[in-house]
Amino acid sequence: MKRIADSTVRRLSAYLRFLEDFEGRGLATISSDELARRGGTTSAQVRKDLSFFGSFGKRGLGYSVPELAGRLREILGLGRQWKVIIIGAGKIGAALVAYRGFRQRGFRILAAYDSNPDKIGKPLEGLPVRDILQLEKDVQKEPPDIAVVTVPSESAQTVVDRVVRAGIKAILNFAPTQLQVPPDVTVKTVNMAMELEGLSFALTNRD
Amino acid sequence: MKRIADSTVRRLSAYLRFLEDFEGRGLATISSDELARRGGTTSAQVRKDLSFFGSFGKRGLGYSVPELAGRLREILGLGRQWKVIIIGAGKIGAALVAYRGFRQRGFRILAAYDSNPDKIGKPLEGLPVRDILQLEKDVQKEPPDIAVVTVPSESAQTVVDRVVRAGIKAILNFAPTQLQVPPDVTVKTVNMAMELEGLSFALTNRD
DNA sequence: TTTAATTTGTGAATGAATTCACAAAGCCTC
DNA sequence: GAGGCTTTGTGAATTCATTCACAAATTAAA
Repeated sequence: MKRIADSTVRRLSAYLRFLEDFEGRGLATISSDELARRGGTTSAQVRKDLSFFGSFGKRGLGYSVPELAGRLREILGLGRQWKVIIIGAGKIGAALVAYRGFRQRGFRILAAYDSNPDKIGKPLEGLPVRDILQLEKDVQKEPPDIAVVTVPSESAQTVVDRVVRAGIKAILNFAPTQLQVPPDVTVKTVNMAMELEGLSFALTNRD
Repeated sequence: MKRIADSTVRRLSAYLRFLEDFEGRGLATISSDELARRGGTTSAQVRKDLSFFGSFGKRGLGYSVPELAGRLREILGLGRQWKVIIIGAGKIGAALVAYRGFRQRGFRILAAYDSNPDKIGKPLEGLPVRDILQLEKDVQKEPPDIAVVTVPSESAQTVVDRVVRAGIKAILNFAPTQLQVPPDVTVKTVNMAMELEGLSFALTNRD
């Protein structure tokens, strides 16, 4: 399959969100133009994005809301459940465990891990917190698909090396660090410092 | 000034992070090649990125670490202090308040706001939590530069309208929603659902 | 002082993503 | 069922971003 750009996948994700909204309101069809207006893009962009995967619309009419939503879920791999572990039982970890969006979209959090003896054993928002030393054994018993890394920058690379060695192929990283991983492992980084500096730049360099 | 791409600004932010690391280790100069290796990019990219703002290097030698760090701070607008408010005193808000990176980079959090009477008045990680109804008056007294929005999706647009009306020009949004704002307001969105779906897509569509 | 070795800064070339523009296809009304 | 109105799907054109490639500067060594 032709390589799909990251930006395209992000937009598909946004389209799905709007479609779910429309689904909830019982609307039957939607045009690329309407979808574009909601997503801050153009109708041509919407149609091009979808065209990489097939043609799902009806000319003159638009797209069936439930059908397109279903197709997007399929494309994005949301038809199944993904198993997630969280490494780092701090404040960010706690916020993530409490975040409803995870479960809603089929991401099931199995456990949190930490190296701090004060944290191990004390549930985080109801989720068991285990010793990071236990990781490999647990992974063998019930392999997670995704590891969310919420440890401080200094330990991020070490933790990631360990996660990769255990065979996990997808990482969501909250440490403001560039991580080194083998090419078959996918990393997405959420970098708050970078977003803030982006705002700082925008505020500083306005016309 | 020529428009600078978002991707460029994000890389500048990354370069600054590496430079600070080098600064801490007392290194005097660095080449574009070294900077590129750290940032997972190419030396030509590094030089092109910097060239939008001037020429800071010495041929044959590289860049002075402290000088380039200073220039980047200047470019990114980090020479000053930015005032930040947080709207939504939930788990994400709490994680942000506790996050050291904010203060380290000159972002001072003034207060948090919420509409829930159970939360108003009870400090969040030491930060005062005020009634959202008080927002306009507070903004007049001490105008914040940036509003961080951590309320649920349903209320995000309403809250943002209010923030915009109060005159704030930069928003960091944690709600998984596309926000409508006037063109002079900059929004950066951190969308965890989108990142997770990106990972789901990557796991689903591998060779 | 010359020569060899680095490394920047930047036009030119390439590659990637977005937008244009229009034929093809479906609906609706008369 | 003809004509008008919509809206898709998609090559072609365009715009934007990255990479190439090399002259110009600088250092270090001989």
